[in-house]
Order: sequence, then structure tokens, then C-alpha cells
Amino acid sequence: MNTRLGQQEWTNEALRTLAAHGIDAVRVERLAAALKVTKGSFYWHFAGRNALLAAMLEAWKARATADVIAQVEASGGTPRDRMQTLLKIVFKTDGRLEQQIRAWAANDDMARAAQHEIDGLRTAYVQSLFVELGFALPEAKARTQFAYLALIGQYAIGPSAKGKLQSNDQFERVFAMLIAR
Amino acid sequence: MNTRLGQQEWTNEALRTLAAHGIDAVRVERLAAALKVTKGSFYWHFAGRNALLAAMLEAWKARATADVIAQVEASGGTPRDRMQTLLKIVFKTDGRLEQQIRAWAANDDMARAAQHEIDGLRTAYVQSLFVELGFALPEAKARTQFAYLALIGQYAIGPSAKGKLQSNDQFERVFAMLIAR
DNA sequence: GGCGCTCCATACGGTTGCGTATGGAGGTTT
DNA sequence: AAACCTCCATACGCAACCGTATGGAGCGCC
Repeated sequence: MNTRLGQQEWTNEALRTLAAHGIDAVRVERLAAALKVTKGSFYWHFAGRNALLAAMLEAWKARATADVIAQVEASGGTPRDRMQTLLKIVFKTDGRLEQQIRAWAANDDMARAAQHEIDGLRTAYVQSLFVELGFALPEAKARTQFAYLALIGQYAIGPSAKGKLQSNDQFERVFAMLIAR
Repeated sequence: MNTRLGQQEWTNEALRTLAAHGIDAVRVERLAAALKVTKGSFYWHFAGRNALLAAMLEAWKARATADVIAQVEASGGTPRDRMQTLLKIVFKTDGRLEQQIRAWAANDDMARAAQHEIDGLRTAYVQSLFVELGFALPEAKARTQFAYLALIGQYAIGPSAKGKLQSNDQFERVFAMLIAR
């Protein structure tokens, strides 16, 4: 059963490399060097590079959304509170992995499918919060789309000091606008 | 002076390939095949692949922003009209090139610098429109950031039917929210 | 204490792509 | 027409990777 352990280590290292340098830097020989083994090991655990890429996406999907939603739900409070908690969390997280996965998805069908799946789960949750806040469905949908697009934009712009909603003042203003009737 | 013409054709073909398949597909031998010449031609016009990449960014910067702003300014009307015109244009344009350039910028300093430059020009203009609409500077900055992040998000999400603000209904709702006081 | 199983090292062939060297075709100048 | 200049074709060396084949080290089992 060490097979699983081996796969996880390869996958983790690959995800670290992806977040830091993009999918193009995820090469089996480089990963092998980073893990201080040789390709021989890799091709025992995986059928090929593509199998690793698939495993990376699976691992990401598994812990991409559930964590945050659970955290927000556990925090309780009014819908307004939960919305604010959610936005604060997601707009403050690093997002380099998100950025790289989306950059990857721009030219790879497999990654794009995974992205779509996660996007659906997330927007469904945000939309439910807007509905709880009293917005009719069409308005809730529009605001969800817009807010989620902004989040993607923040991830896509990368960890640059400028252009982010990190200042509390800006965040509060945007939040007020989003929940204003 | 055919050198310039040659460079432009290479650059255009490269930008086309970038928009369609990403920066990783921009390879001199492939471009040569697409242009029905050989590498010998390329290395006469360019010092190397990096020189082509730089030329691509320069060409993109030259016609990335000025066009749209000029178009909006020429349309005239109230600040509200111009804002709507601008948002309609940018949220409806294809954006595949934008997407690929940002995906490229995620792992390349040269592309990232070009992006930052363009981002600055664009946000400055949008911010001036918000100020014209009567918002104080901090509020104008916040709304500009948010709207621009959403635009980036729309580009980053790619030409997918779902997840876009293409429906007129959604667009109108978002626009109303953005200019609501 | 041989046997087999798990895991990894080594070595090889094949592909793709970059950059250089060199020659040659076609038009221009003298 | 001969010398030239511009542009491209051909051919080569080199590096990075992928995937495969094969052997060998460690370890539990009987």
C-alpha cells in the first residue's frame, strides 16, 4: 500500500511546482530531481505524465471548495455575515495555485473541465447566499456572476501589490455595493 | 526596408497562434511552417525566439488600449453613456488574446510587465469615468478595481458559454449596480 | 537462505525545438 | 556582366524530455 503514499508525494510536489512555475515546469525529470529519485520511480507509480496531471486535478478538486464552504457554514451568523466571511476568505487567500490552474486550463481540456466543475460548485453556493439575502433569482444570478468574475480576476492578476482588493477600505466599499438593494 | 514587413508578418502569425493555442505553441519552426518558409528566414529577421516574444508584446501594447478609449471618447454622450459604451465593448469582445497573454504573464516577467503597463492605462481611464459620474476618489478607485477585476475574470474564464455576462439582462443589472450611488 | 515482491537506478532510443553555419537564388548597383 | 545585397533553404550540433527495458537493492515469507 505504499503505492498510494508514493503517488501522493509525487502529486504534492507537482502541485507545488505548478503553483510556483506553471504547468510547463511540471516535468517528470525535474520532479524526480526535486524528490531525489529518478524517473524509474515515477514510471512505477504512474502510467505517464498525463496520469500525473490527472491526479493533480483530482487532488485539487478534492480540497478546492469543500473546505471553504464548510468553514463559512460553521461560522454561522446572518446571511450577511456569512457572505462577508466568505468574501474575506477568498479575496485574501493567496491564489497562486488557482492562477496557474486557470492558466493551464486555457489550453488544456482536462484542466478546463475540472475548472468548470469547481466553478459550478462555488457559484451555486454564492448564489444561495444572495438568495438568502433576499434577492430574486435573476438579480442573485447576476451579482453572483459578477462577484465570482472579480474573484477570478483577482486570482488571474496574481500576487501583485497593486490591483488587489486587499485594502480594507476598498473591500468594505465593494462589499457594501454587492449587498446593496 | 522589407525587414519591417517581414517582422510584422512573423509577429502577426505569432499573435494568432498565441490567441489560439497559448504561448507554448509559439515555436519558430511551427510559425515557419505556417508561413511556408523555414527557420532560416526567421533568424534573419529576429535575433531569436525571445526577440519575437518581445515584439509580440510591443505590438499588443500598441493596439490594446488606445483603440477602445478613442472609440468611447468619440461616441460622446454623458459620462453614464460613455461608461455603458465602454463596458459593453470590453465585456463583449472575444478576449482570447487577453486570456492567453495573462496566462503567459503568470510565468514570464516580460509579459507580466507589459500587462501591468496596460492595466494601469485602462484603470486610469475607468477611474476618470467614475469620477465624472460624481463618485469621490476612494469610491471611484474601489469600483474601478472591482469592475476591472471582473473584466479580467471574464477574459480568464475564456470563451465559455456559461459564466459570462453576455445576457443583456445580467449586464444591465450589473451596470446598474456599478453606477448606483 | 533461497524466493518473490516492491521500489528505484541506469541506460537507451526517439522526438521536438533552439540556434548557427553555409550556400544559393533573385534582384540591384556599378 | 560582374560584384553585391537581401532574403531564404539546407544541414548540423546541442539540449531537454518522454517513455521503455532491464537489472539490482531491500525486505517479508516459507
